[in-house]
Amino acid sequence: MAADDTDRQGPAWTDPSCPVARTVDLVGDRWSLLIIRDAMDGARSFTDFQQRTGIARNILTDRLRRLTQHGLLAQVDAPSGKRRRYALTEAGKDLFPVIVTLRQWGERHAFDAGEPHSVLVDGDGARVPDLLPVAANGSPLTSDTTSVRRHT
Amino acid sequence: MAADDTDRQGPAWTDPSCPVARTVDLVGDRWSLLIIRDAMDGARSFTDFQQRTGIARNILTDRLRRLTQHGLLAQVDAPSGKRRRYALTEAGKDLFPVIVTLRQWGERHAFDAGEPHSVLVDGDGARVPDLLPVAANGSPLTSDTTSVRRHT
DNA sequence: CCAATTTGGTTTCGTTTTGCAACTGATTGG
DNA sequence: CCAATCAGTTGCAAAACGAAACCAAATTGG
Repeated sequence: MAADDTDRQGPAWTDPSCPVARTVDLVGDRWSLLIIRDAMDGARSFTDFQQRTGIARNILTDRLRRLTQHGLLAQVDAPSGKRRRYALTEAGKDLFPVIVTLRQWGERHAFDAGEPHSVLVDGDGARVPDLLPVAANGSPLTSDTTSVRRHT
Repeated sequence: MAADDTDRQGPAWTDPSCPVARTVDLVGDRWSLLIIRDAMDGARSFTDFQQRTGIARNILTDRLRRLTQHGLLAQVDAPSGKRRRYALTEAGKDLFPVIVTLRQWGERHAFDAGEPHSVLVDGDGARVPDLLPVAANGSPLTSDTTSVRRHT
């Protein structure tokens, strides 16, 4: 589907100079981040992803291909003509802080008090502390105490 | 449009127990996070958002309404019958770490070396350091050294 | 105060994307 | 070798999206 005419690598960027926009261009849809989340949680095969997310199979095909093309996932080879498996690339793994902040926001704002949800824990089983932007000098930052500088 | 029949508050959650999925249900589309980004950068009026993002006007209407319904934005209205402005709620402002991690990933992986992009700086004009998940004891964490625990 | 302009949408309509279900051809397990 | 499973495709209908025209209330200029 539309993967025929030497696909001109997408419609360029939504906002070429903004890193947020570029990232959203790559993973800002209903499924990509959930696929990444599941890959981080051990999903490797087509059906792993399909069953965990519940995504339609043709859309999953498209997303896996897209994420692979953009270097977030890779097909890990099988010696002979075996079945393919997907694995996160370094760039894909590097989305970990994004997944963590999405998760932590959800825990704080998308659940009623007492409503059960899964939790991210470290190797010792302790809950991962909330991620908070800090200044060069270590003080906490918010959107009010930061600004975007153009062009650099 | 479709805002008529006492809108049954959406199709429930994609994956009810996963905080990542809930957050993605709310802001996981092409525009919502860019609207949030612009609000953090000072956008307040309909045309502010329209011009900064380039989003179609009808879609912008829908997204502003949706984000408002879900408590990420609020209309602060002026005393008399003045024009409405939008402002981030506390929950909306609390997406700051998400925007920051998206930005930092983009800076690391979505630009060629030497390609110019905007930068987030603190009050002193210093670049905000990369956000990294750490364990309770302070050691850095990756997706390989964490796990999701169900049900809590 | 009044006319012109701007703002904040809404409506219409054509295009794209998404989702479901059925189907196909390799792969595997027994 | 046979049946089940896996990794997709294909066809089609429904939903979401986008561009442009339209409109009423608010604002501005004179």
